[in-house]
Amino acid sequence: MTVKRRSNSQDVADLASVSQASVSRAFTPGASISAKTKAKILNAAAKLDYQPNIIARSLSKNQSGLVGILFANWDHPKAAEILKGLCEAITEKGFKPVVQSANTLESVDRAFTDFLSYQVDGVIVFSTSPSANMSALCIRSNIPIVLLNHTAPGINASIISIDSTKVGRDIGNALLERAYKRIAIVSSDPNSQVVSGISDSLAETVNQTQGTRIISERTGIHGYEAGLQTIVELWREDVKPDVIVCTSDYTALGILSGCRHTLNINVPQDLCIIGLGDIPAAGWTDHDLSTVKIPHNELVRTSVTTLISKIETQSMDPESIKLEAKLILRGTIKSL
Amino acid sequence: MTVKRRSNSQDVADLASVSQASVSRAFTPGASISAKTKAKILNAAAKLDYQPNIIARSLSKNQSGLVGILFANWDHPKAAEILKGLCEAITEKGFKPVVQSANTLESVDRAFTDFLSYQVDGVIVFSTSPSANMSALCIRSNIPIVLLNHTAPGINASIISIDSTKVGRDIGNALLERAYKRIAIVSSDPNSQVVSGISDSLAETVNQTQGTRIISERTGIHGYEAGLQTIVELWREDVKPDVIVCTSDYTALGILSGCRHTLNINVPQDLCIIGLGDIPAAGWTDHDLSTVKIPHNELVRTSVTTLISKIETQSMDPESIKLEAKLILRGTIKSL
DNA sequence: AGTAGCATTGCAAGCGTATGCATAAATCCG
DNA sequence: CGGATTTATGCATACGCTTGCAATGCTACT
Repeated sequence: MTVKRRSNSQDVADLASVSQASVSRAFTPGASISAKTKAKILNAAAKLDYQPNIIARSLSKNQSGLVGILFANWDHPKAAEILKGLCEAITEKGFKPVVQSANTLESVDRAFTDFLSYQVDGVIVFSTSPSANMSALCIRSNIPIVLLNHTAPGINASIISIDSTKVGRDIGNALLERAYKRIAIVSSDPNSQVVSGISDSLAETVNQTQGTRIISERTGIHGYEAGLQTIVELWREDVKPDVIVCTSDYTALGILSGCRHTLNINVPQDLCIIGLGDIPAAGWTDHDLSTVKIPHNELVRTSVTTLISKIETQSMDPESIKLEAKLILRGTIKSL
Repeated sequence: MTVKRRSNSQDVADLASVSQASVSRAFTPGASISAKTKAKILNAAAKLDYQPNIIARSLSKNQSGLVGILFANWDHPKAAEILKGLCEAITEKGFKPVVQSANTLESVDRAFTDFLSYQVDGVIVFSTSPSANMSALCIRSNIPIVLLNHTAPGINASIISIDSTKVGRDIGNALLERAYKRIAIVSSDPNSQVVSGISDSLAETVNQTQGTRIISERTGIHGYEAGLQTIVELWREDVKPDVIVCTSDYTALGILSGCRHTLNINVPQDLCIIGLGDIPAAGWTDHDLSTVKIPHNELVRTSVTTLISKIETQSMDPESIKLEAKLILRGTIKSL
């Protein structure tokens, strides 16, 4: 059988005995067309299974309606939720998300050139950043970029993230109130600006009080197993921490498990554990982990809103928006 | 400042003093062009930040290079991993994934019409199915569809899923060997063909042995909390199960937690618990849950490979591919 | 009725690329 | 070296849609 050609606006025009231009207008909201012809056209279109060809529309309108999502951190506990939120918010605004996975630096750059080829109208980047010359290329091409949960100095892009300074301060104050003294920080990505924001402001907060200090910082620790191992190692040290601030809930749960089942450490009396993210398992009664709730939904919606408004206003000025993340105190910290 | 127009092939042609057609050929692998002019053109293109406009290419080649991903089950424990796999495999094949989220039946249909508008070359559907007339429309439009992890009778699409019959048989045999008698089945989606495949073949297997049977089936149970509640309810019944087969690991973990912390049920002596999915937490020593490992990676790769080959061969015949899922016996079932 | 004003329609020229066909250039072979 | 092939290039058109402009039809008002 010969391949059936998709019907186009001319076919519909012929069937409805109008011009092709009118068909186009029938499918353009707000275009100048009488109700009668519009009905006639829609009718004919239905008969032919006609759908406007958005590719062709993009070509003549010079905007594709595509938004690139560059997604790096698939291991993020809320990766699916975040991506879902992004896709839905983008769709809701009348755009379509094109998703690209990127791990290495060079794959990030390739992703960007691909996005350019596909004429995306904007790009949302989750947990990585484009190289400076890629971002410059986008700016030159008038494609706005929004970085989600990741700051990148020197990149001309809008940034949506949590207020890590406040998180650090809140944690610091909670620890001071409870007279914890020796803080260890366990983090995964050493370059994350969010993490360093927290630890800097935590340090600043506790340093105002005699006797309380950060005694060690470990980076590159990632996941449950690594957490388990880390607590074992930390407990071999001469000076043991009485607080572990951990920038991932999974890792924190590994640490907690090590405390309870392997090392018999009394949490929260002898050791306070604070995670980051508030994954569901953190709230389970088995674990009852103190953590920081990150407003992912708001982060996601804000980044999409910001991007779309930049697309629509053709504005290229980078904005920086910080949203509040709330400290949740559960069983792994002493009660007051 | 006036908006800078993206440079096009004509600009490059002018700069390189060749025809626009040659520029096009320079960017078409295997096209008839001499090495010298090609170099000249690539050089000029670099100067102008030129990237071929794929939208325009799509228009003239009548294929977009876009693959639609219709993603319904974002709560799936491996949602992120699956989506990542899909996106990467699709990208690797030289296509781009357009992701659409869909919950309701009508949003599935809308997603499909959107895909048609965007001229996608094929569609992968995760955990839901298009309505029959949507699928018919795709067939008429020559757009192949692959359903991942979801069968749909009456839909003219290829289906990639696990061999649920074998899973049911394996579970049944494992239970018979250990002389468990009273099986309860707890599942989430009552319409899932995978689930019913498992439970049917499980029933068939155990029914061959006197005294072993399925004593109850509960559907619509979803997640940790629901699991906790379900075990409490089941334990109020007169006839209590000594096996719970649960089609989600999260739910199974909720049940397990209820057994250990609330009801003091002796697992696996008095109750065997089997989950589905083998999420990381299932393997944690805290839980040590018996479960079924689903070969997500293979499922994903197979579905992409299948789809792309259908796109490239313009073939519309539906295929059905079943992959093996392995039963993993851990601490929640008696050892032999 | 005549005409100004507005709503509707059609015409035709793009948007950026691919490609069949014709022509020009290069290569090969005797 | 000349003609026969092969290879490279250019020309022109098509892909399906939008949109400025001009032409037409309609309404209302004097």
